[in-house]
Amino acid sequence: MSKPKRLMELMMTVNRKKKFTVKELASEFDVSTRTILRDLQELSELGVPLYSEVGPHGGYQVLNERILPPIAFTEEEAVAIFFACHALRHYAYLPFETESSSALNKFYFYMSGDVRDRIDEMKNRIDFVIPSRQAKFPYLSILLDGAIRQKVIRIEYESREGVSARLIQPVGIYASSGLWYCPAYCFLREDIRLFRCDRIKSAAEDTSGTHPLDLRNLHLGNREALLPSEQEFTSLYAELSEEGVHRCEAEYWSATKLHRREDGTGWLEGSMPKRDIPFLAQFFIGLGADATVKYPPELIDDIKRRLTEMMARYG
Amino acid sequence: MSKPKRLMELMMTVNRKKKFTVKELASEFDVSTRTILRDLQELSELGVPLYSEVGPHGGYQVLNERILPPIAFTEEEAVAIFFACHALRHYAYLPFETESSSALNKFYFYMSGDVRDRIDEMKNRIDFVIPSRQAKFPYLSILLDGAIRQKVIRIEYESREGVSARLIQPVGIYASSGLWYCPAYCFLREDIRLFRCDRIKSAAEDTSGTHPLDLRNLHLGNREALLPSEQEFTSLYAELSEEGVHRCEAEYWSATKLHRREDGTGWLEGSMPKRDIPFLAQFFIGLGADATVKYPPELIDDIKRRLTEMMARYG
DNA sequence: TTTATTTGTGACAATAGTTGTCACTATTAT
DNA sequence: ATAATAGTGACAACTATTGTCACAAATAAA
Repeated sequence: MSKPKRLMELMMTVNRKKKFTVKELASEFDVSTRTILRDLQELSELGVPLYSEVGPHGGYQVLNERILPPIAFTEEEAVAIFFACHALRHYAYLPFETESSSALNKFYFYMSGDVRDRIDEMKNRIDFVIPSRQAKFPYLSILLDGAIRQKVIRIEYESREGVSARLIQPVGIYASSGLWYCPAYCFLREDIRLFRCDRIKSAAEDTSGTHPLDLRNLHLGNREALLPSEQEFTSLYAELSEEGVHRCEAEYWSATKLHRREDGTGWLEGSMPKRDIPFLAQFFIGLGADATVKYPPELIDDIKRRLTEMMARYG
Repeated sequence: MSKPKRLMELMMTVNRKKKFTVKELASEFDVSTRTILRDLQELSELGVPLYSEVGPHGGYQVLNERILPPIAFTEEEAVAIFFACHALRHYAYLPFETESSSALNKFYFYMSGDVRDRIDEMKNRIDFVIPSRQAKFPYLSILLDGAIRQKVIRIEYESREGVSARLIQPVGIYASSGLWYCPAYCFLREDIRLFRCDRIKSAAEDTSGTHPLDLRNLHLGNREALLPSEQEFTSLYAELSEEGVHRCEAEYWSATKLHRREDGTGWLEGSMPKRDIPFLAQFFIGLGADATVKYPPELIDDIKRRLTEMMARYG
C-alpha cells in the first residue's frame, strides 16, 4: 500500500474508532509501530486533532472536531453546494451558519477564477425568496440539540397571557414562511404543543432533574401525531375553484384534506378541531369567491358574523 | 517542494489555464519536463479530464468537467452542507439536483458511522417546510442559463387567454412559496414581465436571430426596477394591528411599504398600480379585523362589493 | 517535402524519501 | 516494582522520484 493511500485510510480509521493504540494500528495496517507514529505525526500536522495518553489504558483519541479525508469534488458539485447554502442565507440564527460559511470559503479558495465569476453572476440570477422577518430566534441550536438528544429544556414562553416558564422536550424544529416553530412535549400541559420560536424568550437545558420521555418514535415526519389529542372535532366541507385549490395546496394544515377534480377545481373535506373555527372563518373569507363552505354550520355563522363586522367598519 | 504539494498546485494551475504546454509548466514549477509528464499522467489517473494535442500550437487542455483539488472539511462543515442540500429537497426540477446528490454521496462515503447516524437522526429533527405543489417546472435550467448568458428564449406561455408563443430574455428565476417565477424582458410587450414557471409550457433557445438586449445591470436584486413602468398608480393607506404587521411582513410586495410603531401595530403606506386593486381588496378582506383601509376610495368600494357578494353567498 | 514544435516512451544513474530495527526514555495504573 | 502505553533518535536497507538521454510520433506552417 502506497503512503498517500495509507494516510487516507488511516484518517478514516481514526475517525471511526473512539480510542486506539499505536500497536493496534500497526497490526491492522501491517506496518511497524514506528511508521504509525510517524504517520500520526503527519496527520497531526495536517490538522487532525489527535490527543494521546501515556501509561496503561493509554493510547490515542481524536478530539471532537474531526476532519474528513480530502475529497475531490467536481466544480459542478461545488457550484451546487454553493447554491444550497446560498438558498439558506435569509435564515439568520441557523444552527450551522458558521460551519456553512467556512466550508464555502474553502471551496472558494480552490476554485479557478472563471468559476468564481460564474458563481458571483449566478447569485444575481437565482434566488429563493423567504419572507423577511423582524422576529429573532436565538435558541434554535439549543432546541435542536434537545430534540436530537432527548433533553428537557426550560424556556420562557410569551403567549397572549404573558411570559411563563415551561419545561419542554422538543420533537424538532421547522421553518415555514420565514418563521421557526418547535413542536414539543409540554410538561405543564402534559401534551404535545406547537411553539413559535420567536416567542421563546429564553432557553436552557433543565437542571431540575425532570426525566425526559422516550420520544424517539415521534418526529417531524409523523406530523398528524403531533396534534393535541383531547379536543372536540367537527366535519368540514368546502368547495374550491381552481385558484382555491392552488392556495390550499400551500397551506400546511389543508394539504391532507384537499381533493382534486380533473378540471382543476376541488374540495376540502375532513375533521377539524372546533377550536380552529375562528381561524378557519378568517381563512375562507380570505379565499373570497374561490371557496364556499358547506358545513359545519358554526363555521358559516362565524363567517357571516365577521362579514357583517367588516361591512360595518367600511361603512 | 514536495510531490503531494506540487500535485495540488498543479491541479489548481491546470484548472486556471485554458491551454498550456509541458515546457511552460516545467519552467513554472522548476522541474523537468519528464516530471511534468509523469505528474500529468498521475492527475489523469486521479480523474482530472486532461486532453492533449501533438504538434505546433499543441499542448494540453482540461475538458469542461473540472475537478477541484481534494479539500479536507471538518465533519461539522460536512453536516452543515448536508442540511443546506436537505433543505432544498422539496424543490423538484432544481438546476443542480444531480450534482448536489453526487456531492452528498461523496461526503457520506468518507464520514464515520456515528456522524452518519447523527445526520440520519437530524433529518427527523429539523426541516424547512416548502408548500407542496402539484405544478411542474421543467424549464428552470434553460431559463437560468438564459439569464446568466443573456440569451433570448422562445417559450409557450399559458395565460388566462390561452397559450401563446413569446420571445423573452430572462433576468433570473426565483422560488417563492413553492412556486417558481421568472422576471424577463418580453419582446412582445417590450417590457419586463413576471412569468410563472409552471405556466411555461415549452422553452428553447431562440434561433430566429433576435438580438439580446444588454440586461447586465438588471438582476433579481434591484426588484423595484422589474416592475412594469407604464401604468397608473394610486396611493394606499391602511392601519394594521400587531398581527396585521406580522402578516404583511411576509408579503413580497408589502414589505417596503410597511411602517411600525413601538407598540407593535403599524400601517401600510405607498404607491400601488391601479390594476392591483382587485388583488388588494381580497388581500385586505383576508386580513379581517387586523387591517383597515383608509384610502384609496376605489379600493374601499371594491372591498365592500366583495363583502356584499360573500354575504349573499352564505345566505 | 522539410522543418520546427509539440507530446510521448523507456531506460538508468543519481537523489530523495520511507521503513523497520534497535536502543533507550518517560508516563501511568495497578 | 511491573507492565503497558506513547515517545525519540539514529541508521542501514529499501523504495520512490527525478533529470538526462535517446528516440518516436504527430502536426501545422513554410
